[in-house]
Amino acid sequence: MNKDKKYSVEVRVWIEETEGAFLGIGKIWLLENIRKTGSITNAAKEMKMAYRQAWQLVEEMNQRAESPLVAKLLGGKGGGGAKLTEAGEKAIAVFYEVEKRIKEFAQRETQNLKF
Amino acid sequence: MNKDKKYSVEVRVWIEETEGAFLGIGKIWLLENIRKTGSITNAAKEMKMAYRQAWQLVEEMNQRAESPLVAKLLGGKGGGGAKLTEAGEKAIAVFYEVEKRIKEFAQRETQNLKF
DNA sequence: CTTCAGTATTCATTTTAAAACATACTGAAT
DNA sequence: ATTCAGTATGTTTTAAAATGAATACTGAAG
Repeated sequence: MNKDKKYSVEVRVWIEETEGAFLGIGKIWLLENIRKTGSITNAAKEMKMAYRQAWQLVEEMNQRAESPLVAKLLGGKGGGGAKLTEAGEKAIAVFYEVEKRIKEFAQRETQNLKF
Repeated sequence: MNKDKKYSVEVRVWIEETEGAFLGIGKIWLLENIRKTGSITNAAKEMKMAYRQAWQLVEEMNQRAESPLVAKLLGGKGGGGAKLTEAGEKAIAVFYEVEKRIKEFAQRETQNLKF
């Protein structure tokens, strides 16, 4: 009698700060790519994202975190670069932990949805 | 020593179906406004949304639910209208229940975030 | 058999966000 | 003092999405 379609709950998690959205999965991916490549430029390329956009995201994160998540090196050998700070590393870990807990709960609590 | 900014976790919940996103808070608001006004036209006005957009959302919901969430009356007294089906009423209730449980969990599990 | 308000559908326009482009700045190394 | 690759920033293009305008369709009621 039922069409028996499958429905599932999806959840998007992000961190909010007084001025609005502060840290979601997109910025986390950017942080991870900065860690991997050592620069905003290469992280952006990796993600097929415009450098300008990536740079702005980093700027925003750094200003709104209590302490910067990304340390930028200006000029010098190789033109400079960027690396994660201790706070940046921690942010990635905390975000994934929070996200994991919430998503697991969401799956566990919502079986057999019907619409 | 800390700047003591306040951070909170935000969660967005939606229902996914085989072909992608099926039902989120936006469509739920639309359903509620259809219930309130008795037509897609007036629901759209209420939400300052284009009729075209509202109509498409209803169409999508109806096709992808196992049974339609909105019953449309074509022509006749007053030109017709739209009202929620039993399934539509149920969808609103189920969605809010699921959303509430997940959001409460998210708040409960994430105190004292630092970035 | 005309009226009427809402549904159904197409097409042109506007708005918006993202990407692309361009250009200057930085500082270690040579 | 020139090179070099990445950071920093403004301006222009492009593309996507939402809106608005226009038109036909529907059927109960008078």
